Amino acid sequence: MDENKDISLKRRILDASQELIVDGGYQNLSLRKIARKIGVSATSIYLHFDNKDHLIHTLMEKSIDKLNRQLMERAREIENPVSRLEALARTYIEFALENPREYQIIYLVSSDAMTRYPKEKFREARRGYEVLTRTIEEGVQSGLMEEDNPRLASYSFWAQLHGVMSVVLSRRLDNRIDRDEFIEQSLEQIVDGFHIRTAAVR
Amino acid sequence: MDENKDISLKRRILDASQELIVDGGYQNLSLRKIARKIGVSATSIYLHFDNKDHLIHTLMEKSIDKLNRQLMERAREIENPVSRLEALARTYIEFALENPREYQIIYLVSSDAMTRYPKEKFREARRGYEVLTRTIEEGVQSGLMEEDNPRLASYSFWAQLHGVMSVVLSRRLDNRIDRDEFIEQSLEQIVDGFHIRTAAVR
DNA sequence: TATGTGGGTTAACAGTGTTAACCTTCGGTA
DNA sequence: TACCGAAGGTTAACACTGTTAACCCACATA
Repeated sequence: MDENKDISLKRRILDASQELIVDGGYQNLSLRKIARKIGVSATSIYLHFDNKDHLIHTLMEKSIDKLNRQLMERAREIENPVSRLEALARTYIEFALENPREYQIIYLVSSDAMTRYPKEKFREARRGYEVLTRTIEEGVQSGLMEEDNPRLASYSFWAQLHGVMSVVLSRRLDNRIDRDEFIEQSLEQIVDGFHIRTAAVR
Repeated sequence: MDENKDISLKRRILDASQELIVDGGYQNLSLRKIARKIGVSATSIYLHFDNKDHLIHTLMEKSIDKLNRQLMERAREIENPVSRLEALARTYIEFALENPREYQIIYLVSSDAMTRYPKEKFREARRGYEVLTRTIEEGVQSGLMEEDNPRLASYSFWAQLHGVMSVVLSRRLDNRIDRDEFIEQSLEQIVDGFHIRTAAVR
């Protein structure tokens, strides 16, 4: 009883928001639409979230968690740091392609909205970076890579990857260019930018 | 006479919008604010633009033009394709740092808004890419670079660069990382991803 | 003199985020 | 048993948004 109603409104709000975004995009999200979808008044959302920003941030967090989980899972499967690096990149790419709207939430939300994103929450978000950083560190230790600032390198790696996927998802690509080829070539280029010692790994 | 008034409302609308965006961001732009700023009714904007999207697109175009002009100018100054490639990247970076809000307009506008951006307008926007593509083509011809699809390579190059700058501008960077160092390292990495033959150019 | 047209206006509509005030149902204590 | 307070919700309202319809006025042309 308590259960059925306490699929706590909060959860229902989040689920409804997620759905609205998945098939309508960030633009299409309004408090009243969310409320209507779950049969409740718009103002009740304020019982669980300070404001719309707060709701969005929670949504971001959820999507980031999802991505991070996939990354961590994949990372665990692969021993060799070099191949793990590439596998992580591919996981990232797949996530973006399979959940474009969620990816958009994580990244393409306008930077003005981002400024308001509370700093402490970034810590959680960073766990994905840490998987990558650790991979690079291992790569350096085992003499397979050559980077003197793994953390910086991993941020740079993500950023480049993000640029590629953001161009793909926002359909800015020249139509004479094949999407998959573009992704593949970019990935190769990004990986090549890394200072990997043994050429014959893969 | 005709002149003074025909600092055509259209121009005045664009200028006002630009200003509002420069010191307030995309979020802060509303038709009524624009109208108020130039002492005219909100609806008169519709005499010169189909709708807000159209206005935004025109703004995008202007900023893209500005960036492209800077790129083309810089390109003309440098002979060696390899150093020209790097110079173009630096010009791009400088533009983003010096005009963050304009850069945002060009790139960070939500991809939903982008979908509505008319395809034909992309042609103009591509001129920047073409400068880069030509540079790479020359690099290949003169045997300094090794790329079998210069156009694809140039899109990839831009995308990676964009990722880096978008991370910087949206303040997603870990605060243990120095911004300039990040940019520098990323640039180096991106350039290294290119198949440049002579190591001792620079 | 009439006419229509370019450049502008006001009023209104439907939708937005957000706040204030109110209501209802329930558990715990006097 | 009576009362109180709080949790969880509601309705009404405010100020704002993009957009449309209807109107208005000055001017050039037939």
